[in-house]
Amino acid sequence: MTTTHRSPALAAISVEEAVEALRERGLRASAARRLVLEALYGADGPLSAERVAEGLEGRLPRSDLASVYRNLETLEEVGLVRHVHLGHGPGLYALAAPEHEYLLCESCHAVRTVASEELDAARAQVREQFGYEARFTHFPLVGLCPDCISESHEH
Amino acid sequence: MTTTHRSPALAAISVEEAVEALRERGLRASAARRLVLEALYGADGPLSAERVAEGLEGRLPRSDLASVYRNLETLEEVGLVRHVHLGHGPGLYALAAPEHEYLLCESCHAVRTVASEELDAARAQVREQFGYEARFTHFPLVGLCPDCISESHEH
DNA sequence: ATAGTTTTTGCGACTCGTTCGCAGTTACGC
DNA sequence: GCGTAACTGCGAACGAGTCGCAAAAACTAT
Repeated sequence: MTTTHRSPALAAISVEEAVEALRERGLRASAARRLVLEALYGADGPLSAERVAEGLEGRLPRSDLASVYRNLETLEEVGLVRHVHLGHGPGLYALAAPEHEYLLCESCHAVRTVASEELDAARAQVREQFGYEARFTHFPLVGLCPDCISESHEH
Repeated sequence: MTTTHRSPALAAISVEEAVEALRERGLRASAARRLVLEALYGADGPLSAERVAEGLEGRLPRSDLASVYRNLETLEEVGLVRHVHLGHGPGLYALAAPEHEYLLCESCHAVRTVASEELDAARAQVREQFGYEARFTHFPLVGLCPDCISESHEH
């Protein structure tokens, strides 16, 4: 088991650390709960509740969809999980750490995942102008990606 | 009938101009369609399909919800209407002209409506850094509004 | 190990926002 | 006015998510 010494909010943590965080809150480490965690640990991007319930196409045992939703909610309350709404379609869930922000292309629906610092310049601009502290973790920054811009230019 | 010499995409147009645009496409100006247009013309902000169907709380005749959705879709295809997803909750519809962009507070759900130019500096920053052309018309720029920032600071 | 307590599960039924199918109606072109 | 699209209004269905509830599993104290 790999141990990180950075804060759970910033760095990836292990499944066992996650279970520990649950126990501290009086929550139980049920099989279904662990499955949700394992799915999120094993995924290389945000997952829908449905894909988790289906066990990532057979790579894990399947589980009940309503329970998956409940567990995702619980894990989110504990701060282990986050969800993002990438345009239409179901909400997508990922480990809260490390924290990512998202850019979504309105035209081709491509998603670019970036570290928070990369957006700090844009954030500063918005903050200065509007007083808003922009966050693209729960809803992405939406626009046209480079590919779709050039496509629309060549017409 | 008032004629504008600016593009419909930029300036507000009248109901009769809207009907004209429909006719040019072989579409009909049915009573239900006109009602949708009138609701949007009379509103001071984006409306849900449901409020349109209910005739803005009695100010207009009520109409069938499915038809309202179909008409909003048609009007959007013609370019007269736009919809925006302000966080959770139903989609909200407004006249496409004049074009607005939106800032949404993730905490108190307040919505700030701004003219596109106001966002050009932020857009330029994002464009330079990521090549994305950010647009906050269909999905808002999400973050914490000034009020919620100070509230979270005083703790 | 075991009983007791409390959380969690799995199921189905339900909500909300939205779309679809389809028979009947209405708008426009002649 | 008459024919032929387009459009309406209805109800049923949809996808995403939530809720109620009895049965099962996880931790606790013994």
